[in-house]
Amino acid sequence: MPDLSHGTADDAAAVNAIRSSVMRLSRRLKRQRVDESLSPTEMSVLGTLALCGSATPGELARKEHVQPPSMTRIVALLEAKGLVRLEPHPDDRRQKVVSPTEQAETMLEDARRKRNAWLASLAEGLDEDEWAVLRAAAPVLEKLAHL
Amino acid sequence: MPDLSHGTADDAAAVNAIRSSVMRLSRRLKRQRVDESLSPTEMSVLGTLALCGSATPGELARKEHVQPPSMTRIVALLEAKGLVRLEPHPDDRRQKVVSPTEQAETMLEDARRKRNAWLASLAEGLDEDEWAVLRAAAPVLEKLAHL
DNA sequence: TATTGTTATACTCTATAACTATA
DNA sequence: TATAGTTATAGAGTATAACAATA
Repeated sequence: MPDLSHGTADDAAAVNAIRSSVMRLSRRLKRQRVDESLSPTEMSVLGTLALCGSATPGELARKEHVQPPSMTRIVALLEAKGLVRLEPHPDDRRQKVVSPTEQAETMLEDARRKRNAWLASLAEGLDEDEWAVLRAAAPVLEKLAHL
Repeated sequence: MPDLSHGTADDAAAVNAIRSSVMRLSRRLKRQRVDESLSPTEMSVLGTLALCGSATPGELARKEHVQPPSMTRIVALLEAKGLVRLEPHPDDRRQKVVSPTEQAETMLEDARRKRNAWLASLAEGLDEDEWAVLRAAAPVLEKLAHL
């Protein structure tokens, strides 16, 4: 009886809800910045670099689903803030290598604390079961965003 | 042993993943428009109107987490596209009532079909269990976006 | 000739501040 | 005096197109 294939009415409703929720949340996230001087994409790039260690601008652009010129600007802003270091690529002189600075580590740690505060304020509106669902969905959303 | 209160390391990691996924997905959603001439917020407003039947610009602004002047512009664009009708408020001559047209209904139906196609293409990268998690999370995300 | 990254430019979306009309 | 909506303006973030350097 339960139709588990994709493309059911349930799936369509879920996609609809996810799309509109993502847009609304993204608008609020843009304003509720953990660091007033850092845009969400800049934060996301730092998060990516914290995981990868380092990457080229082109790799970052692909990972963040942003066009190369946009990443050029983002990397330049991060460098100006002392959060990122640019070095020449060892094998290819066209490319560059972007790495996070220690200041970025510190900042990310601080950002995590502030996010927890934001989380706590939102948590008042969700019960335990709902949070359990969200915790389980977080990695899937992450995978979806990377597909 | 399991700490079920908010503010645990698990919660922080989940919030982190949700935040960055939401931002990445929102960027992609902005481009992968179901209707080329409609922004994500315009789509969201039409979805809201389809549920509520009608609303004032102020109500819509609050629901979409957008400032009143932004909603003025959005409503004007939707009206220009014939997707929304504006009428005077019966009790208060300062307010207006925004309602969706039949054309909006048709458009939303068409949009749903296109979203299903996008869903199907993404579905190839997720397994059944992951989709089940997302389906369960969709209403919670929706609630979160409205808090 | 193809690819990486940059520069120059324009566009979309949203916000803030100031204003009008009504309550 | 307070509220709903609008107008005018500015800003943030991203894209596209054209270009430079290197492969």
